Amino acid sequence: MRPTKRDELVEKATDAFYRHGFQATGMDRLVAETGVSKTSIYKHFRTKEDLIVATLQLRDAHIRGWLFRRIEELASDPRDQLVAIFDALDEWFHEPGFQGCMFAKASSEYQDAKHPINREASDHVVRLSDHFSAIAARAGLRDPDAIGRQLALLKEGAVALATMVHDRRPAREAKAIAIQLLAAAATESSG
Amino acid sequence: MRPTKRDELVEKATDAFYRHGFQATGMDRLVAETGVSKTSIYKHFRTKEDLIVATLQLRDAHIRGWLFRRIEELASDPRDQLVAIFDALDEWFHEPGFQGCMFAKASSEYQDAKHPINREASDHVVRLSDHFSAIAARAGLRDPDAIGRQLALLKEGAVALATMVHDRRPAREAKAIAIQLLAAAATESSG
DNA sequence: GGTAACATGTACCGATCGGTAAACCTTGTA
DNA sequence: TACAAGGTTTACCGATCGGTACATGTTACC
Repeated sequence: MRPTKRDELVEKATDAFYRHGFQATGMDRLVAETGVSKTSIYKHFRTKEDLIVATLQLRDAHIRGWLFRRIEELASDPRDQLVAIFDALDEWFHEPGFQGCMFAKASSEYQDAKHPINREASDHVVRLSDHFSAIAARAGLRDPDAIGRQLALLKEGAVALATMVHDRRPAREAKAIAIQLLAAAATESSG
Repeated sequence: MRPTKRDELVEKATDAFYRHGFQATGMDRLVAETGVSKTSIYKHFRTKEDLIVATLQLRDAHIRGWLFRRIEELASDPRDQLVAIFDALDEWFHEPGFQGCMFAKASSEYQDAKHPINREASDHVVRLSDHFSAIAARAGLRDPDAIGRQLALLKEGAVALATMVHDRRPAREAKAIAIQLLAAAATESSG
């Protein structure tokens, strides 16, 4: 009934993969870092790739849960919540272990569009984008679908730049762009 | 005097790394795809990582050369050239072998900021951003440094999204955002 | 106390990893 | 014709890769 070992494994594996990368983390290292024996790991997951998929699903739930909760804490008005995405992003960038977007890395390491790991990354971005679109619709903005995708683009760009250049500024710069974007979308909808 | 084997090796290796990834491309595969014997490869490069750095330097020169030439072909006015970045991006996305930004992938696979491969990725983005800033300054826009970084953010976001979701739309969406951004920067500078 | 479920450590598998040794072949040039 | 430069093939190195076999605890429940 209670989760224990398997969930503990996936949690710690998520950490290890995020810190060191997927291919760079061998099964022996995974055993060392999770404290779970290789035999047990392969009792829960048929292959390393299956385990990676599980870690991405966990990460997806965690990140989306955190982000969506956080922007609701930071603002009550839907339009302000869309701006708050980038305040939350800034907070994330300043967390000690920040190393970029795990899904972008997963997509980089497993490039084949048909690969389950690549799909997981794709799904994550779509879910983010859709959620932004839903908030944009609630805010009464024009073309909320496009707004959602553009905000996802800004988010992904900020993360990519911050990761590559090892600099936190992109969060604030993306926020500035987002404010202009939302202002324009509001003008069009009311004009 | 003439380039021959070594340059041919780096060119073909760039292709192989771009298509399959860095860690996923072993030296044996590299021998098969470049047609250069392993002995020769190691006569030119001490390690695989040295070879990767060389491929990134070649790719950096190629991509920047192509992009900067293309936006000058597409527009003469500096401000229009900044918009044309995203038309060029759209063209790139539609090329048959498009697989995303090689530097983002490199940064993903070699996360350590001190690693030469990671530095190469970082340098590439900075060079792009600086060039955009220079054009923005020529266009008489306010705070050209920030504009350059924001355009780089849009570019990186568009590429990341297009790669992850396997969809070319982000180029046009980034272009729409860029137009708004430049309009605002022009207004501020003339107002 | 028996037993089934689940965990463990150890030892191992063939394949592949990045990298090297050595002997041979093909050039251009003095 | 000699020779050095730069290329090649073949074979190999120890280490690590993802994954398995097997025998040994530990725990909960009837």
